[in-house]
Amino acid sequence: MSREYSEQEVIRRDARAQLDAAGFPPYGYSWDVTHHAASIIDDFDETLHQPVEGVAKVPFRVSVAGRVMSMRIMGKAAFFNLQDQSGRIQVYISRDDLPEGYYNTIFKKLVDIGDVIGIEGFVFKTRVGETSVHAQRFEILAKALRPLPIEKEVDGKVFNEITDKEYRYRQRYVDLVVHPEVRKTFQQRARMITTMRSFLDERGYVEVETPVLQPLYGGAAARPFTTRHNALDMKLYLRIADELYLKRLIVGGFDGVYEISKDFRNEGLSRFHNPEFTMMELYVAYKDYNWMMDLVEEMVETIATVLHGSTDLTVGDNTISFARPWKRIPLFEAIEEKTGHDLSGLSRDDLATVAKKLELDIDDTMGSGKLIDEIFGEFVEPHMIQPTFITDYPIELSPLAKKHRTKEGLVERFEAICNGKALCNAFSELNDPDDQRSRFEDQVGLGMRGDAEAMQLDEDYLRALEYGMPPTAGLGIGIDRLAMLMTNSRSIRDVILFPLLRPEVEESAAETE
RNA sequence: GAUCCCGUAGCUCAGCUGGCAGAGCAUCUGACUUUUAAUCAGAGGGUCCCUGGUUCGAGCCCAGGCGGGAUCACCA
Repeated sequence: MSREYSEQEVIRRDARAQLDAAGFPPYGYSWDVTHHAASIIDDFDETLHQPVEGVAKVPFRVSVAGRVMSMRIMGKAAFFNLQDQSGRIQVYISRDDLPEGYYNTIFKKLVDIGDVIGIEGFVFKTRVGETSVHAQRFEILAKALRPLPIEKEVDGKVFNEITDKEYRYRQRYVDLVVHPEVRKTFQQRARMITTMRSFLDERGYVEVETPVLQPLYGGAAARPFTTRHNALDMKLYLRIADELYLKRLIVGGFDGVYEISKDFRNEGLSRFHNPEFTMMELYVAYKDYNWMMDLVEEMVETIATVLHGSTDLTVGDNTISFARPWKRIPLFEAIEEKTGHDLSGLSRDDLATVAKKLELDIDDTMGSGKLIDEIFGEFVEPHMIQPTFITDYPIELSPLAKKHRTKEGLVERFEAICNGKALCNAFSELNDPDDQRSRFEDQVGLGMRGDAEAMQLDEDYLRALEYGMPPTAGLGIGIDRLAMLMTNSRSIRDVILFPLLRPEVEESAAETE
């Protein structure tokens, strides 16, 4: 289906045709890049490289490639800015340094802002002192047929900046070209994951891959996506967590395994939720949740230091210190601190009374675990800015966690809360298969009563536990949430390159509806 | 899902009480060999999100719809 081109697109398509006609390829095959913008600026030494009357003591010859970001044509010479992955460098190009016709008929007429070009020349400093490349040869590597919304910055004021969030998320390629800080966010995200991976590898934990397509889903309270395998004529779920497969590997004799992968939960979208998100899960044999708290602290502190050279980060309006040790406080104590109510040992009805007193919206279907969770989520979690371990959760909320060794009705579980949001979830793993079976049965009961997020009973997982799983500490950490903290991003969509959006409506399709 | 806000040129936005559709950047033509928001002179560019209504007349008022954003609520 053909589309009507805008005026600027018509002009650019015509320019491409003229390049073809002139035997000047609009799409090159390769370009030998010797330097990047940032390194040229760093390495330029005026005493050696600056030409005097056209001759430098040591010529600084470079070959660069990138996108044309601005253009200042002044008759027989021109300046433009070239952007590559490292930054921007100014290029000077003049008629007399190029073969006959290249400047006037090719460069001046047929090269546009947005084109990807290769430049070969030598480095010099202009009268006003800007390090620049004096071009002696150029090729067009990719002609841009659409105009780029490139912004201009003057005295800190920005013109033409793309502010339409939808545009930025849908056409992330454009967002990345025009917003260098977006590229930086994703470079930092990559570095964060690399740091985490080496942190875990150094300790001897093995990175593994477990199924995304699962006949049964489990390991978290969430609604799954469903799909179908044709040849086996079999209903499959996209995983909501890696947990149950990873613990099977602990049974199998791995002492430490981890996986960094996408999980999928069929839930609403928000500033903190994307239906597919990245999770790191780690399981270490012979350890418990106290040990795991030490590891989380050390890992996150390491990441902050590697990324920012400091354990203290600015996140929104707050300065957050990831320096060890983090505060550790049992769930009930944290609630009592904020609300004045000690919930320990309260019956379901007493909890409901407290919740009503605190003016929470509750209903009769909520069990005691859910009520405690509501009170915590409303009065405690949003106010915890500095990283804090909340420990010892009610057993109803944690069907895969081991009973607390001393506290009745609780499990050995913790969450790290930071900037008002849970960052990770961890526990001493339940390894008694009979206890696990009865917890699964409770979940199935919840599911029959209409809880769409209840877990399924996984017989094969129970079979694995029956062979004996060593005591194990388990951890799940939301990579996107951590990336938001580490890059000071307000929305999860700012740390996911291509967040899920409603399908784009075609202009023509919209008309026929 | 609920509430609030938004939709005008390629981009950012203005458009009064309802009275000829505007600016900057970008684009095009011309001048200009160290500019940097280059400068100077000129030009073109619009389904004002869609549908309907009120009106002599709608970008503006009304109704419905579509799309987006922000806030709120649950799992990370």
